[in-house]
Amino acid sequence: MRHRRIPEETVRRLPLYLRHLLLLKDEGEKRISSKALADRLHLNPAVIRKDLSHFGDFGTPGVGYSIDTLIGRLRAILKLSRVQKAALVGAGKVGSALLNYPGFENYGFRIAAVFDNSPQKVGKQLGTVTVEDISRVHTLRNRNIKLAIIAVPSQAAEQVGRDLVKAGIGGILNFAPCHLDIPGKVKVVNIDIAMELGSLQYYI
Amino acid sequence: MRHRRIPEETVRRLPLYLRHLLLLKDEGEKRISSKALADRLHLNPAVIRKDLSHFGDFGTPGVGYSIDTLIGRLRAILKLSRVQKAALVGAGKVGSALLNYPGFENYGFRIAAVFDNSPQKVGKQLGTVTVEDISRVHTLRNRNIKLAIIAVPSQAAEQVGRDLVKAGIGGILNFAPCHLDIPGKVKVVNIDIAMELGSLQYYI
DNA sequence: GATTGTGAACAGGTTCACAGCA
DNA sequence: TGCTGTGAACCTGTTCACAATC
Repeated sequence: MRHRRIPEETVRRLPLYLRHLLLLKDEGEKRISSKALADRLHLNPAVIRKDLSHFGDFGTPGVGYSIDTLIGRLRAILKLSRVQKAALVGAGKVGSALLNYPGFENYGFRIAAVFDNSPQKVGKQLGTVTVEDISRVHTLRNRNIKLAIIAVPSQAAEQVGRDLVKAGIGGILNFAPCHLDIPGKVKVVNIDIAMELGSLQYYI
Repeated sequence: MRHRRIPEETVRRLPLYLRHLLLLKDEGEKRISSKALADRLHLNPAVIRKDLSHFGDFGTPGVGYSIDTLIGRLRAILKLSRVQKAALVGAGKVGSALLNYPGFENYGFRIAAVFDNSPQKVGKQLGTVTVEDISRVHTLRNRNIKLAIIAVPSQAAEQVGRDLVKAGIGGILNFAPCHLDIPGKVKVVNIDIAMELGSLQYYI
């Protein structure tokens, strides 16, 4: 199964597995079967087995998976073995909230740079980082930052996206409610909260 | 096409269409074809035609769709014709950020109630609403609030979910990184930011 | 006996392609 | 002619079911 292209949905689930395995490890567990893990995550056991088998034969028939081994493998696959730096563009309401969001640390991320275009914000200290002018986005290339979070208004998002690509960014988490027409093979994940709430209404 | 079950993905796209049509209306446009709209949203035109045709024949062959008519229809379908009230559970970092998030207003939402379990927060004024103790979630039933946003830690989320269902909530937007085992036909949408960033790493 | 890894069947959503209408 | 609405073909990911393995 190793040689085939990995389905996107599989990759999306890997952090979910990792998070839960760390929980199990804390509880003192050593092994888990796909069935037991699936029950906890409310998934089909075959999904988990298939997902993992894309990256190698990690399990033991009749026994299950070693939690320690699996954590190590997933960390390696997701490149989370050590802290990764990320850049935040936009220090407004959404951006500030993200700066304080504890979820990033749990996944080994650290927001190591913040950019904004407002003179009132540039130079300000936000936690451990200083807000830089947005024109300095290009410096990311030499700072070994490959991941960016866009938290600017829609009108600005497209341009910011292009600047980030020019700066050699490899992945973008986009909170602006618009499509980014990104050239090349940069991975973009969109999170559009208002859109989700909008569709939620329909079901009520 | 009217009588069939509506695909989830179709419902998710409706707010996207609405947002863009409002933009077009602002620009003074009167009509748009599925092709033109698809180009702007980076979708396939057939997706748009099929999505809309689930709710009626809104278009005119050879001409396209009337923007005003379509906006009206989408607003009605998504029940956005007037401001809807939503409850926020959890007034921590994520919760406070959401309170300030402008996206909600644009979709006709207003956070009309905030709950927290911390005595330090209960009674505090946040914007226009006062934080209430989480034990008062059951009052939502009599306050005509059908939509809730969960922004509490994972350990608490499951219980909050159950309480919301008991209070007659119809839809939940869940920011806690865990599955909610919700009984009945309550619609749950999960947003797990850390998980998205985790998977993003993989592609870099 | 228990559980993995995986081909085969299935499900849901997307794209194609075109008949039919303005 | 231009564009909609929609069946048919296609694609992607899920579930089933079972041989292989511990």
